[in-house]
Amino acid sequence: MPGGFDVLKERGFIKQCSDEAVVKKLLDAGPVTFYTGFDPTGPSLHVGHMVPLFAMAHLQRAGHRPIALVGGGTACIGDPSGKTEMRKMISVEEIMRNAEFIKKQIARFIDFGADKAIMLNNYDWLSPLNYIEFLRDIGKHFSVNRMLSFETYKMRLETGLSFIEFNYQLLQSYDFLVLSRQYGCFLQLGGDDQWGNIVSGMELIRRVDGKDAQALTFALITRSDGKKMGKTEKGSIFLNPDLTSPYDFYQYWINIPDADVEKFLLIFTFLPPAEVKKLTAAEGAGLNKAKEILAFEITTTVHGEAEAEKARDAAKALFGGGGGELAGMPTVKISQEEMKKGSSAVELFSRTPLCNSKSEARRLISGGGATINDTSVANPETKVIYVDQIPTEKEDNAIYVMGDSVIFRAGKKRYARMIFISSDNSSE
RNA sequence: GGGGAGAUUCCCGAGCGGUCAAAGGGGGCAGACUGUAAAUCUGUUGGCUUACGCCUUCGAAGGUUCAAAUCCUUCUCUCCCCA
Repeated sequence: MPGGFDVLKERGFIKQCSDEAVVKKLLDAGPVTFYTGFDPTGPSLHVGHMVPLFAMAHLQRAGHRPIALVGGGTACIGDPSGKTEMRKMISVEEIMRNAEFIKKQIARFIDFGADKAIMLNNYDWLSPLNYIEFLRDIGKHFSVNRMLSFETYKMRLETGLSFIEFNYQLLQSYDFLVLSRQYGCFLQLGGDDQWGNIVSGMELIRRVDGKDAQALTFALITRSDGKKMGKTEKGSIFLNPDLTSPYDFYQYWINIPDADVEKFLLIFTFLPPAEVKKLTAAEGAGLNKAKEILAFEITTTVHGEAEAEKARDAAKALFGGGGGELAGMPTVKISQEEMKKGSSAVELFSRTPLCNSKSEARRLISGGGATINDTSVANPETKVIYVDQIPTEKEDNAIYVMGDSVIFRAGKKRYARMIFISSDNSSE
């Protein structure tokens, strides 16, 4: 017996629904084909995209069939919903390349085996469209008056909305129509900013085919501290490990505000709600355990268990007082020869990913935030010298290092490892 | 097509021809406090340099001037009002 509506509701996914009773009944009655769209406007999905992905996974587990629609066609237009400015146009080639990356990421959440799910690209049916025909068949069903009344356009009416973006809603509605006809898909899921677009699709289906379709949107996930979800100083947290390392990904979740742990466990993991309750019963520092589970679970889903373990071990090694592996930390290589001569701490820090320039390195050191192997470096004049053994007479302002590698630290949380390569096998 | 406003550093936003690497806010980074939390307070926030200092940056290109983010010309783009 399928279902799934209650799961989504209980876990806090649902924001708006065209008709809760109808959708629940639909999902309870039997396998339902539903769809969610993803815009390939970037080379990777980010944290925000995981909300619909988890929702789709829950529904799939409940026995339904998800369609993951990659918007290769619509991405050429640009969705104005909820945005204040027009996004810059990107080339079709880039969109197609992005689409391929995104497909792989979606596949980590949804099982595409044996007709259990479908992956489509709307470029396939949007690109051959004939303008005149499209206007006659589809465009005539849209009222500009009504479209302008949509909340999604309000913001843009203030700052300007180009005609091309204004058309986005028509294309997305058309997608829904196509999917309803070809795949019997009458339920569309999406972020709450998609509400207007989804509802328009429902209406189009009703007008053209006289059939009922349903809409379900997810609450926009926010952080209690007001920071943008999935954003850090470095930019978005991506699912692509080349853009956001599994270690940084893991750390993002570890550092989440206390108040969000329960919410995130419900949305971004598959742990049963009862267990989530148990985990988050603790207060204060006790919540760190729950955060660790949250981070580990999500990292496992996105990057696989092996990567998650590496990230966790690295974190434990750094913050938990030893016992873990150092893998997963950014690494810089440098020859022992060079190090034996002695190098300035400023120079070395600027070579790691921790600092972008020497000025920045100098600031960091002067500010007291720099550490080499747990030795604080507060003087920008400090030299670092590689030795085979610690000399008895030490130079002033010098730090001696030995062995294979050394850990550089900026502040409390940012680490980099410098590996010393001996000159005779420095072939790399 | 006519008229008006504007383009400044990561973002917003100030900026009498020199004292402007450019106010203020946001954000970021770092320090203190902590639990790898939040809040708060403090410092810092173009690059190179030990430093005097040098270099690049105020939409683009020219010009005036000893001196331009500031003045002039042309260009590009954006927004607003009217048709």
